[in-house]
Amino acid sequence: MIKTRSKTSKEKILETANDLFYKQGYYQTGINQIIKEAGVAKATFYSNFDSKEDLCVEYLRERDRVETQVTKDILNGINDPYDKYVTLAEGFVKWMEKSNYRGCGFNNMVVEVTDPSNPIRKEAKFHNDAFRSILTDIVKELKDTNEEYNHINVQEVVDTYFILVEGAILTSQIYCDSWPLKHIIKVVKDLLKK
Amino acid sequence: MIKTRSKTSKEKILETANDLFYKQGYYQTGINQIIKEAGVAKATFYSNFDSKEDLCVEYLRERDRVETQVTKDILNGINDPYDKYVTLAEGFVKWMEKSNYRGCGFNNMVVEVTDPSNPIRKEAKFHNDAFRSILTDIVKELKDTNEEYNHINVQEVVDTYFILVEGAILTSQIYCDSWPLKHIIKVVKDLLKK
DNA sequence: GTCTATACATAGATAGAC
DNA sequence: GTCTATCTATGTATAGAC
Repeated sequence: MIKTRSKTSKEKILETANDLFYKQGYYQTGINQIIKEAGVAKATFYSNFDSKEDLCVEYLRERDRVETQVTKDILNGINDPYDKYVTLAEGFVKWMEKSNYRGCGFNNMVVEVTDPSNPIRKEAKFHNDAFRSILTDIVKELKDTNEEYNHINVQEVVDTYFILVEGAILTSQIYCDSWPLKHIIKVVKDLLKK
Repeated sequence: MIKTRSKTSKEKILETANDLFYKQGYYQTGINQIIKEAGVAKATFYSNFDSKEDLCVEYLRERDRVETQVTKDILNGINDPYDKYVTLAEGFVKWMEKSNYRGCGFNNMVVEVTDPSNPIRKEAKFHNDAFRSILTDIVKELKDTNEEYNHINVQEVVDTYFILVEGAILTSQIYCDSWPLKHIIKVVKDLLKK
């Protein structure tokens, strides 16, 4: 058994923020609750982060790293591009059920933080761009490696697929039900038909 | 010229709430700001509303009445079901541009208010159900009055259309751009093809 | 580096005068 | 009904001891 070093204060704060910001939202989560649940003093928090906003940006960066990496790892384990294309859409069902339909942690920030120039909003854009990039690679590969899909317009399929995912996650959040996520699996498949 | 009575305190509060809750969000808007901008005293606020949450519920009900009525009025001025179907989708472009890409006032509340049993969340569901109902009527009419559309599955078209609209509004909010709203106009048209 | 104590603003809500 | 004044809790952030 490997002896792991104990967590630093910064790590504890980031883990707590990851939990609370996602579950409760940004404005509903105060520094006081974060330090209490992280088990650190307030001054320790401010020695590691400039402000609450700064913590949120770091939280989102870490969340993006994890989510993007997990997604890539899953896709790298699949050979067939069509399988990748479908598996990506299927993944959202379990994820949203598991998270109690709290939706996308990045898009939730977009809604809460109304100023588009806020650094938090830039992180949300960055994450969405990363997802679009992964999706674009899949659709390109699908088109390039299979005659059957040679007719598709990559940009159009990506845009529609992306909007469907965003809409299905949000709709599942509204109704606390996974039917929208299940529904779009069929719809994205149809996007590839002539 | 008709002599209109001056606005009541309640009306002034509701108008201010309508502006601020939508622009700034629920938790970022305090009672103090609302009463200041409405030009009423705090006690006057609490004589008209039980709480901030109560105000929000009334604000959403009024917003639903207006939005739903405006939508119905526009659609009632159109005869052809296909025109209704397309016009409904087209309407979101100007609306979101006009609102500086602040998205849907109801879905924003869903994101902010994390407790699904909160009365605010019920209003958001109600509004979305109203939109789905309008949409369902259009698609049914389209199918029933035109041989060309006899093949469509009403429920499937409605679900997909709905998710596309939700996704496009949210995506326009993320990127502060109307491309998603313009994009789905073509996509919803394609939903009707065999 | 980590702590306690505190500063200062603002939140939602109420009391009591007029 | 409408007002001012105030209550209590909580928000973010900082000072200064250890």
